[in-house]
Amino acid sequence: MCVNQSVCEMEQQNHFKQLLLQLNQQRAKGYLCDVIIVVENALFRAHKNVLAASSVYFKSLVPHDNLINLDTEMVSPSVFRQVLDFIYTGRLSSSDSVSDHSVSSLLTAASYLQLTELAALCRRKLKHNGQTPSSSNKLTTSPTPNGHTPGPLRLSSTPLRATPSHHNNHSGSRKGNLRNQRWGQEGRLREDLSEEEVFISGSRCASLSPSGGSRVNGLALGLDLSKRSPSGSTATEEVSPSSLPQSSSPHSSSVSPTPPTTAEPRENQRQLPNTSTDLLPRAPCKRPRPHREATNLGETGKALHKGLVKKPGAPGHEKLVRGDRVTPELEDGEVDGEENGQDQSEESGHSGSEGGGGGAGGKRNGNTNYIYRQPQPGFEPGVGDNLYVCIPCGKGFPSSEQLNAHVDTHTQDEIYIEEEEEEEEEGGGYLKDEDPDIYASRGVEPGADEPRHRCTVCSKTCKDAVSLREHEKSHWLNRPFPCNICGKLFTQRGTMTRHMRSHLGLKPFACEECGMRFTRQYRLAEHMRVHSGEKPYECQLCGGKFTQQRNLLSHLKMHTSPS
DNA sequence: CTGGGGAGGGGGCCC
DNA sequence: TGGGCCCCCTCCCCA
Repeated sequence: MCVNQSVCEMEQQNHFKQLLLQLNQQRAKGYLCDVIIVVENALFRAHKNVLAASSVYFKSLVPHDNLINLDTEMVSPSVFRQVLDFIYTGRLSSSDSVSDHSVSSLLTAASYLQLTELAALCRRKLKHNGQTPSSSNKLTTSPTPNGHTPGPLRLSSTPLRATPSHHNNHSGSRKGNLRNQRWGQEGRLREDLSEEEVFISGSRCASLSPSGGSRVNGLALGLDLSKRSPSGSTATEEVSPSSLPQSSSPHSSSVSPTPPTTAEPRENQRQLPNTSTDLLPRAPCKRPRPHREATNLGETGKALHKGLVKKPGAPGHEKLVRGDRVTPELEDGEVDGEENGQDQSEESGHSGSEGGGGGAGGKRNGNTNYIYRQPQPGFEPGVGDNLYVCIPCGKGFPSSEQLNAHVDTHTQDEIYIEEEEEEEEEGGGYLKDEDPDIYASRGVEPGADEPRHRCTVCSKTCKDAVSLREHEKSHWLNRPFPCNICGKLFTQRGTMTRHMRSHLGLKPFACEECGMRFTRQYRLAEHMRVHSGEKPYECQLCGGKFTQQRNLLSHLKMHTSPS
């Protein structure tokens, strides 16, 4: 046994410290993170075990949920970041920077999350500062950490189903060297998905009390983005609809509310408190900044975007491509240093992400959030080729980088719908805006004495802005379904919904052979030919056989090309 | 280095 | 509303 008791204790303490340090590092990298906490527009990745060990609230939720939505009136992203830091380090960030107000916010959050230790710490801090915790920690009346006084708690509307971030262990049972390499990369990417915090859709404020089981699925989008894997390869779990928040309002004009469908057991079915447009005008909800990283919820996501890390500040064309990975925006200086130096640095020559797209690259301080605004009657979206629409103001841009450049011009404070509507009513709408991007996107030259009101889609020149808007509506009508996350417009709702799944990293269709997951069943069927060796597509010219028709077509082009 | 093949992923469109 | 298919882009591997 131990001769020197003090040494033994010391070693133990180091062990704990090292363990926590490792966990925190893993959290920073997203490694083995198995739960995502949604706070307003930010996502935080974490480990269920750690959360459960720290919070009674989380303990009650994490066994059932891979996605947990927190009441934005109780905790803001920045506060939750501190909370998470505390959970993983046992320390609060520099006390010098912790104002009474932020301590109060922390206390509110700690109480909400039933983090007794943190709450006690905050109380001591407040007491030390001469404040009475009770006066600053009235959950029902205290301002939200972002400074807004919350209105009455509102339950979100229709619960949603979503494919959970089921665990998708791709590391095993790989067949074939080539596939192994590929999946190996993918596995690495998944690890890299790290960054514990990503912005998601226009998640309006879903206000749920802990007792209400703030469950979220893939995100207050008013969409059922889930699919059921025909393979049923993941654990099936049923959530009682009675435990779910009740619908309170209709949702998006472009997205039909999804009724709570629970008759069918779904894999890790989760219910998401939907949000409602009726909250928009009052609630200080923000639209998430369109980011070039698609959110990847759970392990499913192969990376969708990567522009942020790759080219800070340098926009690139956004296109979701294989190999891209989620690089969530960090908030308030969220340190992702852990990922630096890892091999997670993606090839840099790659051009970016897709509509998810856009934001100014690089790490952000994450405050560039906006009220999410559902397209509504009178909503003036981007048109034609301007597929990237700024949701708050409705301006359309041909590329996500332009959109994000524009988004950056928005004030970082919340933009209230009313204010915006007032602006529009005051005339000119966005054309009156001084944002140069608007001129660029609208074909109006800001410096010109007599701006030309030219449609960016068909180049038609209109006599004035009003005419241009009317004209552009004709284009808009062709793409009435905007993505709530990136603003990209779609011709069909189904296409948009499918697109959303890519943002959320929802890949419900799993290959029973290798565990690879797909966003579409068709892809899975196509993929299965890899395992079966079936090559149904044969070149009539050379007899070459292909597993995919597209590759046959590509092959045929080779035959027919002049060279 | 280059071209071809394999394959993942996204959007459009039809049913 | 979702499935299926087509087309496209892209990446990766390999010869």
